[in-house]
Amino acid sequence: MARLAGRSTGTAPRSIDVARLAGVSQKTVSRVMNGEQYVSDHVRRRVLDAAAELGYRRNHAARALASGRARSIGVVTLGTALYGPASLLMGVERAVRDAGYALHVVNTMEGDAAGIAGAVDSLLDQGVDGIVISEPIDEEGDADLSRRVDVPVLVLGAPPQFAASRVVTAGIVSDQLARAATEHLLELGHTTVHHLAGPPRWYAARDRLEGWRATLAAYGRREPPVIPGDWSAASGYAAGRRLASDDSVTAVFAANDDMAIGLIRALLEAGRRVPEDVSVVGLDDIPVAAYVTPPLTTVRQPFDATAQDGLKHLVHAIEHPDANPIPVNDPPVELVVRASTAPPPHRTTPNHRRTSA
Amino acid sequence: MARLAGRSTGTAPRSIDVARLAGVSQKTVSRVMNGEQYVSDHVRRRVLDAAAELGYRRNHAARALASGRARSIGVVTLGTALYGPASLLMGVERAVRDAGYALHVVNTMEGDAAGIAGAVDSLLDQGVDGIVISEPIDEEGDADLSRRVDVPVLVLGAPPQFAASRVVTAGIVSDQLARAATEHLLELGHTTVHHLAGPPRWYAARDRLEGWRATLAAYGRREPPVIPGDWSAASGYAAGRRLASDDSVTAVFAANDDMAIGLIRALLEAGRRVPEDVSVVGLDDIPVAAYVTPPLTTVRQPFDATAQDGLKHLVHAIEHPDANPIPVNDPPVELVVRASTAPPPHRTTPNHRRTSA
DNA sequence: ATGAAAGCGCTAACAC
DNA sequence: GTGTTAGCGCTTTCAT
Repeated sequence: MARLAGRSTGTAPRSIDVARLAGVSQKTVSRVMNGEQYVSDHVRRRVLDAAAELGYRRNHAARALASGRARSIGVVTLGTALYGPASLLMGVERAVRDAGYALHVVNTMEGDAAGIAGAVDSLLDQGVDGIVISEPIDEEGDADLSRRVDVPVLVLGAPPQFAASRVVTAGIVSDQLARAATEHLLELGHTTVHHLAGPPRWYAARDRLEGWRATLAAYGRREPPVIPGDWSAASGYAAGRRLASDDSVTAVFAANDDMAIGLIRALLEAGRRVPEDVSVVGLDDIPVAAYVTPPLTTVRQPFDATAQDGLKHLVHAIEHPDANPIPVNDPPVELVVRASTAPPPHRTTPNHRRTSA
Repeated sequence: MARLAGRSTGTAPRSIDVARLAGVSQKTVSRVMNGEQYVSDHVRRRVLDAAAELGYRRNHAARALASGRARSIGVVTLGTALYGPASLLMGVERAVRDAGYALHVVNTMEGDAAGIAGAVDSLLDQGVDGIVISEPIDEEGDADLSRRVDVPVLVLGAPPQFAASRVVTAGIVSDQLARAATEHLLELGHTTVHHLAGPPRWYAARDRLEGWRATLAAYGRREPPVIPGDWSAASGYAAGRRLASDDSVTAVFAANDDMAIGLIRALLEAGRRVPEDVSVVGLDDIPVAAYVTPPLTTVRQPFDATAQDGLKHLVHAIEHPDANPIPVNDPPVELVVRASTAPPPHRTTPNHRRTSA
């Protein structure tokens, strides 16, 4: 409504005002503002000076309308401050800006009726040129996503089968993450590894579960029952209380650090030592992971690299609608070994520190 | 570029296409899409059906251009996944959407040359109707912010003196947060409270420092030297190592939970018990706070309420440019008492558990 | 309660 | 290199 005055009136300067002041045509101003060639340095300077003097700022809406491109990308995130999603969002923002686009953000709350489809819809209403879906969860309506979306979509954190028509890429490394964690525990000498999983509706949780399962299979180990969790430390704690009485549990891979911390707390309260009796590895490397007791062994995810790489592909798909998608390469995963993991207790005479459950 | 076909062509349906199909004028379609009155239910239905059949979706750019309002709000955040800023962002997103606006996000990295001013500028280029600055830090160029910004600005986390011309509100409660923490410790019987502060460039850090200082003064207690930190658990740990040898330290208020956890870790490693020897209170109530050892006493900030309330004011300022700002009321602060705080050790015979530093 | 005409401020062709 | 002419798809008046 109220805009900065070109001079003293209540209305914003337009390119034609700049043109008049610089003594050129409006189109020339447009050329200069867009950094096009075929403008003499001399004219360019005059235009820039005039623009600065007037406090000119080009009108985004008019640009978008005339060009048919909004130069913006929308991202759908979960409405949580969870470390993983939040970190990914920050990475996406940076990558989007580096690519010269603006970023629109829409949250989906878990249990939101509209869900991801609704979020995508509102982004489409805003006229974004591309969409990033970060850490998606299962929703009704996923299937018809591809039918309704006419812009490229980047899905971060979903397995390839989510991909549809213009859904171009999915750059995530969750199965590697789980493998790194599980292998670490196995190499330490544990006969098997329990898994404290995330909510099954999350692709990230399922990926981790599958990675754990595959690793166990590759080592020829028996697969213990999956322990359900919901990412929260509270769910890790609840799991820990149940597990504490089971002496056969010597190693647990928790699908994120919060659950790992809750788990450890319950174990400790029950008199089980970590890592002497039970080893625990988390996933994320949240800021406090190195400072809890005991410092947490965990797997770090390259959020920035994932976001950047994925966005490169999305922008490519936006700007070259007919080109084939370029392959995505998984960024490296990093195992951070700290003090919550160790070899299993008395390997030769298992199971008699206390009467087994 | 490529848009969903109205039918089978490569171009999106426009309101006039809907109008033709419904047998009404284009203006009537506009009325229906905007939920205006003075449209008979009968016509409304026909238009809605036609729009649905065509897959019509109104063009945001054209709307913004014609109306002069983009119906979007921009938010400037720090490029971190820190719990506080991330939570605030989520709250802002929800509030923005509830108000019927779209959300543009721009990060400022700490040490970013352009800084907040640059971020605000890019938001202005995008034509936002209002701006939210979340958890600002000191920057060069703050002063001229008001001179350059022609839309209302909501500053979350800054003291009133940041306010300038169209900077309408600042809804934050940091000094209350600090008071709640400090008072709790004092009421427990500690003669004074040390403060592990955040980086002084952050308004939030300074607010907490001032709140702590004021509370100490109100109780007539001596103010120990401020312990510098940078929000990170690592800085808390470093502080803890230095403090561990000083028996006069019996209570510490850390400006956030991460630092509190690092601090506790260092204290524990040095053989100081928490809370028996030293009480620690954090701030934020991060998800793992209840599950670290010992469970952390902390102060919870009402991010959602703060964001909602602030946004209400911002939207008001956007939609009623000439109205006076309505006063902001601070949302309630919540002290969460857990196991990291207790009365000081042997109150009657102070300072001889170990030789003082 | 509905319609016609006139832009919003820019980019896109195409001239010169 | 630079200018001219048309729109982009809506919202606004203002009629009716």
